[in-house]
This record gives sequence, C-alpha cells and structure tokens, in this order.
Amino acid sequence: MGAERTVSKAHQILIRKLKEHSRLTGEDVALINSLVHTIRELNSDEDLVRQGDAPGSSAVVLSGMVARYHLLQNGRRQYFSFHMAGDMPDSQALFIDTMDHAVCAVGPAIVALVPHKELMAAFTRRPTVAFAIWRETLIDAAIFREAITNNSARPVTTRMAHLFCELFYRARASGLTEGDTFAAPITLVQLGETLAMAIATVNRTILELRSSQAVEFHRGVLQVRDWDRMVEIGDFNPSYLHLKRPT
Amino acid sequence: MGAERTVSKAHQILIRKLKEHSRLTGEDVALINSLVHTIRELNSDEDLVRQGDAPGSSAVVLSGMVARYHLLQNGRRQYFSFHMAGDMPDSQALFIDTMDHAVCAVGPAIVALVPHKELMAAFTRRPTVAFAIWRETLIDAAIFREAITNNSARPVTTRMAHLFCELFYRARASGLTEGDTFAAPITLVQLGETLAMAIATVNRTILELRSSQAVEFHRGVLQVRDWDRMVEIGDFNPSYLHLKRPT
DNA sequence: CGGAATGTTGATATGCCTCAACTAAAGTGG
DNA sequence: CCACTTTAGTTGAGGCATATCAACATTCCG
Repeated sequence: MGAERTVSKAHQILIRKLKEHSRLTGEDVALINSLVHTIRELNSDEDLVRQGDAPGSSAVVLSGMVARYHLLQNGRRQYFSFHMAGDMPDSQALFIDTMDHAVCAVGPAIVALVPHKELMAAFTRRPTVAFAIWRETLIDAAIFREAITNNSARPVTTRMAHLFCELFYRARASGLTEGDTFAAPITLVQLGETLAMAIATVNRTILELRSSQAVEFHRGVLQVRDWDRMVEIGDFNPSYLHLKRPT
Repeated sequence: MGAERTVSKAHQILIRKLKEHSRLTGEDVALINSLVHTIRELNSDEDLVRQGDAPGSSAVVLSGMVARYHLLQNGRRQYFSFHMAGDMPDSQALFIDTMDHAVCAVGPAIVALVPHKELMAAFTRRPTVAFAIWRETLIDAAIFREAITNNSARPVTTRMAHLFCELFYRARASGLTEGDTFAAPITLVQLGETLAMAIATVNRTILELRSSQAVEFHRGVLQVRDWDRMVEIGDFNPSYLHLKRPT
C-alpha cells in the first residue's frame, strides 16, 4: 500500500472516466498521471468514510462498487448513489470538510486515495483539471436530482427499472459491462434502502421485471434482456448523465 | 435592464452569501464586485430556464424565491429545491451545457444574470472565487441528498417539518427572516410536488403541524412557533448545509 | 364583479408495508 | 469437508397510510 508515482492503472481509469464528459489536453493528462496516490482494498460493506469524518484525501474507484448513504436515527440507511470504476465518490470532501454522509463498499472494492493537497496543487497549475472534476461533482448532483424524482414521483416498477437503466448505462459508458450483463453485487435490502421500498416489494418487483422480459437481477448480476423495453418501463432518459457519447 | 459595473446590491448579496460558507480575501471581494450583470424580473411561476436550454449566464437570486424542478411525461412536476436571495440556482450550467431541469419563480422574483464568460475569467484570475462557487454547488448537492432521504425515508409529518426547518434555517442564515417569520410564497400544490404528497395530505399535515404548536404555514408565510419542537418533529440536523455560523 | 386558481374537508379505494414463516445460499469452525 | 450458523432471498395474508375522488369554500386577479 505504498505511494506510487508511476503511470498506473489508477491514472488510466480516472482519465478515461473524466474524458467521458470533459476534454483533456495532453498536459492535463500528464498532470493527472503525476498524481500521487495510495491503494486501499475494502471488504464488502466496509466503510471508506463515515458521517462526520473529515478525510484528507479523495477516492477513485478502481474496481468493484461503492455506495453513499445516510444513516438515520432509527438505524435505517438511505442509499443515494452507487459508484463504479473511475468514479470519485467523495470528491466533494475537497471543499466540504466534514462528511454529511458515509461511503461504503458494495461487494469487495479497491480504491485509489489521492491526497487533497495533490489535487489542489494540480488545480492551480491547470484549471481545466479542476473544471473536469468540478463537472464530475455536478453530474453527481444531477444523479441526485434524478433520484429525488425517481423515489418521489414514480411507481415502484418504473422506479426500479430506472435505477437498473442508470447503472447499466453508466457501466456501459465506462466499459464495465460484459455483453448484456453488469456485476452489481447489491443485496435486496440495499435495493430497498435505495428505492424506498420494503424488501418484500423489492423481490416482487424484480419478479415483475423479469416476467416482462426486460431485465433480470439475480445474485448481484444485472442482465439486460431488452434494453428498449427497459428504457420504456423505467421512463429513462440518459441526458441527465451528461456523457458525451450516446449509446 | 442595462449591464452594470458599479458595486451594487447584487454584488453585496452574492458576497454575503458566499461568506456563509467560504473565506474571501479583499481581492476576491473586489473581483466579485467587478462582475458585470443584468437584472431580470420574473413573474410568479415564470420560468427562468427550461429543461433542454443551454444558458450563457447564471443567476443570482436578489429577491423572492425560485425553485428547480423536473417535468415528467404525465405533466407532473417534481420540485427538488427552493432558492432565496444570494443563491445561485443554476451555477451548474457553467460546466454542464444543457439543463436537465428547469428553474422557475415561486412568487415574483428578481435575479441578476452573470455571463459565464465573466465568471470563467474571474476563476482563472482568482481560483479562490471558483472554489467558493464550487463549494456552493456542493452544498446544493448536499441539499439534494437530504431531499432523497427526506422523501424516501421519513413519514409525511416529519418530512414536511424537515423542509420547513431547512427553509427557515437557510433564510435566517441569510438574514431573510423577520422574527419568527419567513415569506415563502409556495402553494400547497407545490409543497405536494416537492414532498411527494397528495394535496389533501399536504393540507392535513399542515394542520397537524399547527396543532402541535410547532409551526404555521398560511398563505405563503412560514411562522415558527417553537423551533426546538420543529427540529425534533422534523428530525432536522443542519450540518448538511455546511454553513459557518450555528444558529 | 366574475371567473380561475387555491385551499378545505369528507368518504372511499388501494398500493405498499408489516409481519410471519419458510427456503436457499454463503460463510465458519471443528 | 461437512455440520452448523448466519445472512439473503421468497411468499402469503392482512392492515394501514396515503392516494384518489368529489364537492365545496375561499382568495386572488383581471
């Protein structure tokens, strides 16, 4: 878990991701490649940061998934986003000292931790790098807005289909799908705590989606049987993700 | 509606707001004071920007309120945030070209429009100004996260109390309250479309909150009768707003 | 002053939650 | 590697919070 300054897989993953929405010059790329970072491996369900923490570095997901969530009085969790390779789930900590939410691993995950000092230094040298990461945080916010609408204004089946659409669409844009399949080791309980549904309802909704021939979700594997159908069921319009290439 | 370059009320309002969460040097303040802008007055319910637009400037609310919302297929709206004097409800448009949501006036409102060019030029001159506005967009995101949790995991009474707490807390931090009162010209329909409740339920919940002696909402005026009680009912913890001074 | 928008209240319907009992899978120690 | 324990997933029955519908009252606004 030593600091690395060689051009690594971590740098490539971050650069690839930023290029999904931002234009980077050769100098930008060189600067990002020079960022020092450490690697951290997380067990399933392990917290990367907790509510109230004031982390000194931000993470880039290298493999697996992580999720962000609020912890309520009654011990209930509310998840609001899932993150996959290339995402920076706590980039906001750069400018907001104390965490108002936690980040945990969903299934085993590996992240690269980049000290805030490093990033801030990079920002002053090349503002475009800052703008790319700013844009990243703005897309995050767009995803949150969509989640508000999803959980507030859509019936359960639509709601779940929409989440599946988003996950698959983002994964595919990042080259993380295998055919019509994406490994998302999310439990039914977690789906319920994401979509504001009881577990029983989660299960029945999964069954309903399966019977509609659109999508299967089984043992943490999302399999898209009919994308167009799923998009229709899920009322999904990817424009809020603000990615360059249309699928 | 001519462009202005004198130190105006608009500049003061923005600076005051940014200082709620960020430290600004004299040079930062001077730079902000030099920003060119135009004034736009909005009628109640008038859109400032629409879904799909690509605005060339961003707004600072000077008076009144504006709200952000999604428009669904069925014509339903989902509001996700309300903004008051000092807020920049579409600062995200700086780095995300096309709007994935709309912004409208809630009651008559006045905004200052600052061209993106102006802002971008300011950012390269003084990164701290960029960081302050970046932080502003990050607090926005925190508010969205809280809205997800609020609408997904809290019962209706708690949910409404929480929204009222947030509005009052933010208004008070910006000096927009008068005693225990804040003018929020939101209709019941809009409350319903914010909190994912039917209008009938909105009305009954308002009555319930009134009878609990915590808060009154009548004809667009929010009156806090018992702040502590409201905080308790609303399960409200202001830390997610990341403002400097505790109330 | 009249019409439209907003707010109010009651009665009924229903989507989803809760509870409960059970099955299957995965992880653990002997 | 198997027995055991724990966690995850499945299914049915019943209840309830909140939606829906409807009819009316009030306020706003041209």
